[in-house]
Amino acid sequence: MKVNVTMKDIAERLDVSSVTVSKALNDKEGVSDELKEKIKTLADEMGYRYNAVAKSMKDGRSYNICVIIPERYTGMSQSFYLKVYQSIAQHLEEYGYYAIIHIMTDDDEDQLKLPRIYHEQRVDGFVLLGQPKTDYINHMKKLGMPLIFLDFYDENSNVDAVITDNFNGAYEITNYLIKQGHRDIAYVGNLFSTSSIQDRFLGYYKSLLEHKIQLNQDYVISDRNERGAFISFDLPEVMPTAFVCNCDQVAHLLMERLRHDGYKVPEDCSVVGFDNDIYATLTTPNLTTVEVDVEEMAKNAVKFICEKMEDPTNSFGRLAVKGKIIYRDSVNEKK
Amino acid sequence: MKVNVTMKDIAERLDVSSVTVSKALNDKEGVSDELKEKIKTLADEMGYRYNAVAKSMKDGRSYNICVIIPERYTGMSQSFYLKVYQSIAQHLEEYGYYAIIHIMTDDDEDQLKLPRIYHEQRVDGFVLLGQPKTDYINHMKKLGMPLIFLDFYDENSNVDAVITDNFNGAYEITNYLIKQGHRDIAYVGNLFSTSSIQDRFLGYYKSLLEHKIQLNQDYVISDRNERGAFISFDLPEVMPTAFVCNCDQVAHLLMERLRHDGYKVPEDCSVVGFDNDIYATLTTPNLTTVEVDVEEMAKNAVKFICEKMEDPTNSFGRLAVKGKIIYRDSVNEKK
DNA sequence: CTGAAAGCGCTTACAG
DNA sequence: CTGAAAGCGCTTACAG
Repeated sequence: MKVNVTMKDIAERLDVSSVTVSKALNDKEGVSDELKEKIKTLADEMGYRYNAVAKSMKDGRSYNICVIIPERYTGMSQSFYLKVYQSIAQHLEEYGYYAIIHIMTDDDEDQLKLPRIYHEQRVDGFVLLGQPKTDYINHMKKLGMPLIFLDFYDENSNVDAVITDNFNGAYEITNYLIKQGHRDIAYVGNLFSTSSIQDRFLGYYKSLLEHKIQLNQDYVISDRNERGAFISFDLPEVMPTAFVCNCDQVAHLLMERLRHDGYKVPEDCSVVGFDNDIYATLTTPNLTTVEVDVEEMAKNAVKFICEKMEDPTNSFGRLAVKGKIIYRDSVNEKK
Repeated sequence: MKVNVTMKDIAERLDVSSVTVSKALNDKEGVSDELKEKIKTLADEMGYRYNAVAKSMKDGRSYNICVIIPERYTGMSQSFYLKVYQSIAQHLEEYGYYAIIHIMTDDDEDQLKLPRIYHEQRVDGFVLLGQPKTDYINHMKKLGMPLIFLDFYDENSNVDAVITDNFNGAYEITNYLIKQGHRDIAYVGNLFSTSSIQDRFLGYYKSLLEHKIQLNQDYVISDRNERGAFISFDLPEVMPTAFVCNCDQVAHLLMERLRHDGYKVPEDCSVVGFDNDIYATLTTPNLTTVEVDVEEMAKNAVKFICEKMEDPTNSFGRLAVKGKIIYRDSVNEKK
C-alpha cells in the first residue's frame, strides 16, 4: 500500500481519468452509477483519503475559521469558552469548515499583532470571542475579512455580533427579586469594563424604573479594573437586601465576602448571578442566575460567518439570544 | 491593490522570476542582498501574505497537530485543558506548526470515529490529551502517524507519553502529611479509572510503606465510576485524620461532605489535593496540593511530536514531569 | 458519460 | 546570482 493514495492512483488502477475519479468521489454528475460505485469501492480498499489541502489551494480558501479569545478572558470562566468553541466547531463542520482557537496575549493585543494564521493565509474568517481593545477591533476590521463578534459588541463598530440578551436577562432577574419583595437592590459590576456588564446594568436599571425604585449610586459597586481583573470592594454602608451580580464568579466572591462579614445568604441578603457557569453551583447556597444559551449563540455565529463568506455584503446586525433564569437557593422572599 | 498578492505579482513588478522572490522572502541563498531587500520592501508595500497552503501542498504536510480531548474530560477542570492547549500552541509555533483542538464525543469514541481532519489529510500528528478507551488508542496507533499521549499513558501501548510525575507527587505530599504527625490517612480515588489516579495511589502507598503504616482498605475510597463521572461515597466508619485526594475537585467535594457531616478542615481532618486547579482556591480553607507543571509538559510533548515527524523511528518512552507541592491551609499538624 | 488541459501558489532540482 | 521547468493533488471549464 502506497503511503498516500491519490485520485490518480485510483484512476490508473481502473484505467479512467482522475477527473472521473474526482467526480465520482464528490458525487458529481457525469459518471455512470456503475463506474461511480466501482471507484468508491476501490478508494475504500486502497485506503484513499481526500486531500483537502489541494482543494484549499484550488479554491483559494483555507476552510478555517479562527476563534480569537483574549488571554485575560481565559483566566475567568474557562468552561464557557471551551463550550462555546466546541459548539462553534460542531456547527462549522456542517459547512465543511474548521474552527481554530487562537488565545491572544495581552502583548499581541497591545501591539496589534495578528495571529500567524492570518499572515499565512490559512484562515477565511474570524470570530472574536471576548472583547479586545478598540484599537485591535479597528485593526481587524481593516482586514476586510468576514468578522463576527461573539458574546460582546462594540458601539463604534458596525460589525455583526451575536450576544446574550444581557439587557433582558438582567431585567427579568431583577423583576424576579422585586416580585420577591426586594426594593433595596444593588448591582455589582464595573460599568465601563465591557458592554455585557453595562447592558446587564441597564436591564437592572430598567426594572428599577418600571417599579418606581430610585437608583442609588451607593448600590452600584465596581468589581474589576478596566483590564478585567477583579478588585476588592467595600459593601455599602447601608446594606441592600439583594444583589444583582454581573456574573456568577463575582456573585461567588461577593457571597464569600458577605459570609466573612457575618451576613447570611439568602436569609440576610439575596444574591443573583449571571451566566450559570461553574461558579453558580460551587457556592453554598447554589445561585439563582441567568443561563446563557451557548448552543444557540454558536449556531447563529456560525451561520452569520458562513453567509458572510459566501457573500461579504451580507450583514446581520446584532442578534441577542435570550437566556433563561435558573432558580436555585440564593434568593429569599423579603418579609 | 489586488485581493491576493502572490510571489508572481511581486516578480512581475520587479522583472525577476518568482523563484527569486521565493528565495528572497525565505532568506535562502542565491539572491543578492540588494535584490533581496528590494523584494522584501515591495512585498510589504503590496501587502503580500505568504500562502502556506501552497507550501503545504508542495511538501505534503499540513503543519497541523490535532490535540484530541475526550469530551468527558472537558466537563472537569476545563482551565487545565485550555492552559495545556495554549502552551502546546505556543511551542508548536516555534516549529511552524499549528495546534487544533478536537473535542471527541463519547459516541465518536465508542464508534472509533476519527476526526474529519484526519480523513481530509489536514493533520500531521496527534496529541492525545486525556485518556480515551483502549480500543480507540489501538485504532489510533494503527494509523501509523506521529502520536503522543499527554497527561496519561497506557500500559499496553508503547506510545511515547508525557505525564505528570503522579507517583512522586502523591508520594511527597503523603510524606508531608506523615511528617505532620498523621498516620491514619485515606486515599480518595477510583483506582481503576485512569493511570493517573492509580499512580497517585501507588505513590501514597509507597509513602505508607516506607513509614511502616499498614494500608487500610477502608481508607481507599472510590470517587467516580469508570467513565469518570463522580459518584457519592461514604466516609469510613472510623475516621482517618487526613485524606489524600486524587484531584482538587474531589478534594473540594470531600470538604463539602466533611463540613456537612460536622467535621472541620483542617482542625478535625487534613485534606490534600492534586493539580492545583481552580478548585484548590475555591475551597475554604485553600488546599495544599501538587501543582502540575503545564509549561514543561507541553514543551516536551511538542518536542517529542515534532521530532517524531522529522523521523518516525524516534522514540522517547515515558517522561514524567515533576510537580511541586503548594502549601496552603488545609493541613494541620496532628497533636 | 468521459477526459485532456490548465491552473491554484509555491518550491526543488537543475542549468546557465 | 538568476530563472525555466516540473510537480504537489485536486477541480473547473470545455471538448468530444
